[in-house]
Amino acid sequence: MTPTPDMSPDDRLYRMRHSAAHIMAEAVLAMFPEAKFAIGPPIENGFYYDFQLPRALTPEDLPEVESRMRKRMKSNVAFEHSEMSKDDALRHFAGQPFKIELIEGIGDEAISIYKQGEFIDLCEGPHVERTGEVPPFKLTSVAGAYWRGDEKRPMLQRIYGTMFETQEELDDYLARVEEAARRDHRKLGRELDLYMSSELVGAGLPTLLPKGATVRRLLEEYILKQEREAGYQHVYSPVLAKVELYKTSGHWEHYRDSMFPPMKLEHEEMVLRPMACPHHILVYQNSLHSYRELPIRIAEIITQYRYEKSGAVGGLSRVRAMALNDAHIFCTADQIKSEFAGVMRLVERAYATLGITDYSYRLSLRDPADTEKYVQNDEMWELGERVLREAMTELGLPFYEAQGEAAFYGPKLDIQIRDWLGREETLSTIQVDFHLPNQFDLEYIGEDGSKHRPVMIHRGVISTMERMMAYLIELYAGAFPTWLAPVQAVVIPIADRHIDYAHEVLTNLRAAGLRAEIDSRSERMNAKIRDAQLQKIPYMLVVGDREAEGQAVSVRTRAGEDLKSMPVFQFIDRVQDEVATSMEPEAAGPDVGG
RNA sequence: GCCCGAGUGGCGCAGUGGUAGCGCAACCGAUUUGUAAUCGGUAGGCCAGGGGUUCGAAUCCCUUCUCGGGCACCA
Repeated sequence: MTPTPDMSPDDRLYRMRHSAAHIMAEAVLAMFPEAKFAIGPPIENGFYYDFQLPRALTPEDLPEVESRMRKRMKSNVAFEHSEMSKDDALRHFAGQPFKIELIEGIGDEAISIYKQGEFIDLCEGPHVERTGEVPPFKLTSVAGAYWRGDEKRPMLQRIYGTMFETQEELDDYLARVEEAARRDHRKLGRELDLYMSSELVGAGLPTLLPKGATVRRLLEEYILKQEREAGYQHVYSPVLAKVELYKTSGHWEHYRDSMFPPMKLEHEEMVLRPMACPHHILVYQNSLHSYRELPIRIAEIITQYRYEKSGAVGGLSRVRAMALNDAHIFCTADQIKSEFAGVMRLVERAYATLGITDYSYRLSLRDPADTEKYVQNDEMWELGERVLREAMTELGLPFYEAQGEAAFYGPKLDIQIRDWLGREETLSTIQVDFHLPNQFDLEYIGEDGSKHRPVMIHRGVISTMERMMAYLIELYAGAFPTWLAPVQAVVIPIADRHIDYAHEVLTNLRAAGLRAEIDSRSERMNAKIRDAQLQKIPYMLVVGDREAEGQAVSVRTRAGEDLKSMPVFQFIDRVQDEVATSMEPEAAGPDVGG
């Protein structure tokens, strides 16, 4: 959660949420006189406050905090703003080490404080006039959070609350939270038999079941075709390599902690690859290249292994074994922008096909102060950032910048999506890299007959198959569009005497390439329809005496629509048309040229 | 990794010191049905794993693993 960038302190809602945080602090102080206070800002959808308390808070504590807050609001006391000198402030907040640290971080100017009733807090404000002006709210959770966001500093206890101007908005938000839970890919993954996990395999290592595997294969087939058309060449490289490979690339130095530890063999050490860039570099180096061959685009669905921290893994969106739709473009400096545009076209088209419409572009830059995380070469960084900025500007695409989000070897353009609760995640990424070509002494023979260094573009369009699947499951609430649905149609014989005909239909559907199943259980048709609905199968084909007679099927969609009876071949045509149409969508989103 | 919470048949849950239960799913049988749940029966659990306290532990304590919410991390 980040402080709301889209809300300024002038906003009434900002002031109300901020005021609620103060009232919460006052309530917590009443419950724990020894409480130490950190900070309590307004955030998207609500507010929080961080405390250090003599005991751990549990969810059972929230009702009491909440009722004390309501009491304070009822008393409707004023928020009074005043200032005190730094010395007075240090004296007043003695015993509040976090406040003291904050005060010491402020210059020598007067310290701004706010007072409601007897409770005084260090604060720049602004607040609402009186505690009674604070609208409907609800405390949602207790959590741990590091002081100043630094894992080396103490962990504090945080209480989150949500607040909106009206009860209706609050209810809407809470309904949205519930909807998010219904769409949760972990829940749907189980209900729709998409994937499983096992304690015996381990955390972050899901197994795709047949239906999930079908979705993944369809995504792979789709993107591989798009890449072939865009001039990519596909390779297969191994998941294991000697540690030396990653020492050469620099990954060992910068990302060893995120790699599974090496396997010691007799005379060497092998590691599971955390990414495939070095392998693709070796492919490039396998032969000598002329400038005439560039750009060379090496692509692969690579399985890679990252030792994600135990607290980070979950479902399909953050895993330790992942299949990345990866590619590395080796090109001349002059070709960077046109290659960048080509990748953007690929991304825009893929998103249109996948139905992803809510995304934004983030230019991810290094944090120049962090000399550990990023390779040191100012010139290289500036060049990379300039190229990306210019490329985006020339394409006319809006973007925002984020410091400290770059790859260790270069800046990147990330495509950010939001989940149902507005939490941001990176799907696609395009990275300009001047570093790895140096590490491996990459070269091509230029027009002048001498050696030149190519530039690398790293890019992922579908992202990892796992993360994309997690996102799509939630986007569609499990009801995949027909082209992606693991089962596109289920044939439902009404009585046992229709089973033979149902099999005949099934055979025809499968021969036409449709993914179809039959439900020949001794259940009533109603029950079979219900189960197909719950499995979110796009089409239900009811067959009884009437259909068997006329080589037909009665088509029901999962939307509940009755398409009436039609010949089997007509249904097949219909589905094939639908699939073809969704695979070639009208270009959506910004026009990126070409 | 850190803080908090949680792990009970495939799934959803009840059981808080005294013989492990319910619903759905599964399986078997009956039923043969026209657009969101037919009826009956059967089977299935070392209560996540290990250790401890106790006459006795699903229940209390320790520990490991896994899951959830946050934080930190995310090439």
